[in-house]
Amino acid sequence: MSARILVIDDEAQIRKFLRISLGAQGYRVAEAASAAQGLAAIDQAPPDLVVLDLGLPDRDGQEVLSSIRQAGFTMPVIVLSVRAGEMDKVEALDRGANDYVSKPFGVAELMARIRALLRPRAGPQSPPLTVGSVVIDCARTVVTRAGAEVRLSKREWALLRLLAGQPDHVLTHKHILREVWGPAHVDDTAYLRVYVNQLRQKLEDDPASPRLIVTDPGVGYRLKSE
Amino acid sequence: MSARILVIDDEAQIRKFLRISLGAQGYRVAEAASAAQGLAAIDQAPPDLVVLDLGLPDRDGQEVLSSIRQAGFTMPVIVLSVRAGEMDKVEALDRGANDYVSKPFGVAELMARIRALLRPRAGPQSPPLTVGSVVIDCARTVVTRAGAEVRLSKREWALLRLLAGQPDHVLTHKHILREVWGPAHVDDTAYLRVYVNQLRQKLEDDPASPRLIVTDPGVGYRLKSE
DNA sequence: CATCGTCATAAGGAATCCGTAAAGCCGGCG
DNA sequence: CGCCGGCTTTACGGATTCCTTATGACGATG
Repeated sequence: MSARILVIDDEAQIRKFLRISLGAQGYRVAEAASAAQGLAAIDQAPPDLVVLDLGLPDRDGQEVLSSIRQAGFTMPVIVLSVRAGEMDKVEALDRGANDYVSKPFGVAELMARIRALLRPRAGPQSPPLTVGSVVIDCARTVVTRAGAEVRLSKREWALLRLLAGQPDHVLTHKHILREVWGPAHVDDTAYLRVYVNQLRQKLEDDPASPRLIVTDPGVGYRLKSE
Repeated sequence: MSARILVIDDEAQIRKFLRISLGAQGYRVAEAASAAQGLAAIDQAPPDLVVLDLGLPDRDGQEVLSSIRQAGFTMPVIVLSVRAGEMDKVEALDRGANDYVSKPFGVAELMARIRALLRPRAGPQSPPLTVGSVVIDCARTVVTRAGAEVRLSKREWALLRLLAGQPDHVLTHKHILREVWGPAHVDDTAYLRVYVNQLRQKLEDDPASPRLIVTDPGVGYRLKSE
């Protein structure tokens, strides 16, 4: 699934420009015209990367950055700004930004920096995740339990891979549904219940008291790494 | 333990400059004056981060970068270069560089970018708050007490997160109620008593004499950081 | 000592959420 | 055509959570 990128900028022109440029690269783009809108968007549907303009009308961009990090979000943030002063850069980076690009910027460079940040940090081949007796190998699309291979359907695999992508992190119902079933089914929690149950039947030692895939009532599910 | 940084640059002046600047920040610095030396140093003792100048005498810096990645190393690499052209930046970033800084550069900015890259991706700005034997990890939405995970309901978590957001700070009843239950319930202090009590039962060693969540009579509650 | 207000704690019912089984639907394949 | 596996959908019992109320402890005050 392609990465979701949120652009927070009050200038409609730049938003349009980025929407087109990013869209052409296959990214899914969300937009926000103000700090409030941006924070709300992140809360409601956390993107994989944020492009944040510092010159927002309703709130200081640096504060927005801090808010994002204090809320516990860890996705990469690229700061855009007309200000090229060193102090601004240092402040933003120390507040949790992952990169700082001064306007005017070259599209190609920005795209390259986004690719760099989206590039899996773990390395070329992500090591298989082992939890108890089950081994999840995302690179080879294989799951084994106690050495024996477990057959998973397409949907089951998509769900498990998503959960395994962020071990110990809670993934909300909406987030999972959007990523696995598409934006049209963010409210069909019935799917989730059924498929989580199927995975548990196949992977858990005691499906009735899950140790692998645990549920956060009213929030979502998460895959425990130990 | 402080991070180890390898500087690959043929200009002795710049190496000295970086050695002093980085050393002053507490990093351990290794140096290499050529591509061959640099690759050997990485092979022999992989550093936590590499600062790579592109203008090396014996080999093209871009090739060096590719060599590092092809050898399977995943540590962050910051590329330094006198060339500020967009194409150079894009090429370096796409070859696996994590950042690109043009010469001449500001020390403060470079240091900030190094900090940003060395910052653990998992918890950028929110080190889990530990109080006594309980650990509050806002980033992962997990609370542990004496190592064991504590199950919290949605409301319980919302309340605890709010309190943990400003440790040692008194939050008034109204403020808490507005944030957790919404503006319509700013006077339902009964909710608060019940849920504070539930948190205490789950987190305090002796719920009857709270050391974690203390009450300011007539004002509100506050979470002690120690 | 009586009174009042604030707080801690327990307990119950209502509403919500979750797990599970089962049935219908569809497309692929022999 | 008939079988089969996977996807969707429905249904219901049970578990969890939330809200609400009741009771008693404690301290301050007069």
